[in-house]
Amino acid sequence: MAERQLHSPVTRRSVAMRFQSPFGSLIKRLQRTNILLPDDLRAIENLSFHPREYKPGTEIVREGDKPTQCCLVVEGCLNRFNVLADGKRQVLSFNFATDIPDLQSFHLGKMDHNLGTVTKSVVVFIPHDSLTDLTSRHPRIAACLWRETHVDAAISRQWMVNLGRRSAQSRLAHLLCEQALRLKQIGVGDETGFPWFFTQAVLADATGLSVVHVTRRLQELPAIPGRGAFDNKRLTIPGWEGLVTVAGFDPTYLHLDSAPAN
Amino acid sequence: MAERQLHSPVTRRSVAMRFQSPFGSLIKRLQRTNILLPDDLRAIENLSFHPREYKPGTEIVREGDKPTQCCLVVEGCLNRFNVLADGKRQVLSFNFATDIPDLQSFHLGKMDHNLGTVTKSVVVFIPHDSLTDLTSRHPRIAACLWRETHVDAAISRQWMVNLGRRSAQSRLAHLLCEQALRLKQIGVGDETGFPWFFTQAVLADATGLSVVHVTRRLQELPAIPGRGAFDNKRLTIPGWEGLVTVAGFDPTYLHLDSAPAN
DNA sequence: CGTTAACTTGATAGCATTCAACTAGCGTGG
DNA sequence: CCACGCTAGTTGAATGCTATCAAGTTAACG
Repeated sequence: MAERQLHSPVTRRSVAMRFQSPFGSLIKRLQRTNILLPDDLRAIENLSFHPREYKPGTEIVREGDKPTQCCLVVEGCLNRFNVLADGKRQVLSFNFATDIPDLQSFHLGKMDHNLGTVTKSVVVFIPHDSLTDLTSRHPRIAACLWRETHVDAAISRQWMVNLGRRSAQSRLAHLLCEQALRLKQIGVGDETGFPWFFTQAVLADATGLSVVHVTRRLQELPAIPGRGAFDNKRLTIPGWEGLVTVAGFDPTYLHLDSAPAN
Repeated sequence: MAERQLHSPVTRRSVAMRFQSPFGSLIKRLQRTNILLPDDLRAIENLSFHPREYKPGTEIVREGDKPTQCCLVVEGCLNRFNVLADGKRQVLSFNFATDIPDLQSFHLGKMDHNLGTVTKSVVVFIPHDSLTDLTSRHPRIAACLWRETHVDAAISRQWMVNLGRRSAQSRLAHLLCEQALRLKQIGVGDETGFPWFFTQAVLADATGLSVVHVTRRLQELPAIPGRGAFDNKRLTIPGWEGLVTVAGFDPTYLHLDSAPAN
């Protein structure tokens, strides 16, 4: 794991310039499933923020930390993970643009897991104070973000099913299916393929398998990442339906289109 | 406890009599980590509800359902679970008194998993409409419940670690540690023991193991449930510290005492 | 006292890990 | 420019954990 980089108020002007308003795509995502009024949108746009770019394999927030801000992904791929005493690592989630992977730190003081980059990534930090302000004054936004927490939990539950009761091959297939649809949601992929962020080691830590086994079972899949490094590469899926079958994949749990119940 | 008359669509008078105010312990739990004002408490107490008792192994809400109410556990033990095409079952959570296991249905229309009883249980249903009313008028309560969603998600993440990267023995030990502290929180157990709700089959489905393997690894634990059926029985833990060591258990993720960050 | 559910125990098979060696791609520096 | 080293991936062989199959045993219940 690469050494930790320090948080610092916008030192890289170039990064700041590129993301004057990093909330546009977040708003678009929230509006897919929730109704927000102009007043709400303005409030989001006016959130204070502070951008930062990270190299691959960097830890952003660590287990035990007590963050005072949340992290919105703008570009790249992050992962949350835990490390056990014997060094074993379990990836808990992958997070892409428009995700707020450590939203929980807003309500739970102490981090119970780590947040780090998988690939080179750009994130934007939002102070908890701003979020307190935003959610208390705009109940609709609070409901939106609460809903996102539920979707995140739903994905976690499906990962439990994956880890506990699916074969190695199904686990991998299921993970690929999930990533395809989640990346489609933010417009950077679909059922025919998507940008490839993972090494096999990362894949192993997400599926609870060994690297060696990932290599072998991956080769039997309709979608084969091939070999070599995959930074900025793309995964092509020749047979989506086949992958879905192997995975036993049902996208309901992603709640991509469902309207809120209330 | 203050006595109060509640108007509610009560069908079973006997059950209703026993739980005139099922929200007392919920309030107590929420107040452990959040500040609620008298006005908030009154609003919770005035929630409309509708009690119901279930036999062991009953399904309360099914995958695919679109519930119009949420379910507060009053007594007993519930579990959420998924069933795969080949019949394999994965338990996603255990839920006890003061838990609202299907709170997600409030924000996500369609159920992506099942909710059922493990033991004989008493629950109370709260209409989504009432919750909408409650949370929109009482932001502090909304924040409270949102926080509970985060805790639930944190527990799910720890289960992922369990399923993905811990040995069979550690998984079982970890599960027992978690249950001990969660049941302590609601005052029905502690580090020396707690009421035993599980069969080994349930334990197997929660830890991603086979029943046979659960039997064997359980025997090696400092805390041994013994043998036979365990309904209404109690698990005694002779050596808590030993169990914690085997499990690699760190209770941080339960967020039992932490104050909200905001 | 028979029936059933839950648990236990033994034997066997298989999937996944581990260890180890090897290949390919890529960046760095002499 | 190319050797060197590093990262990522691949492949083979052996070990081992866990599942599965099968046959008891115990406890609860009517």
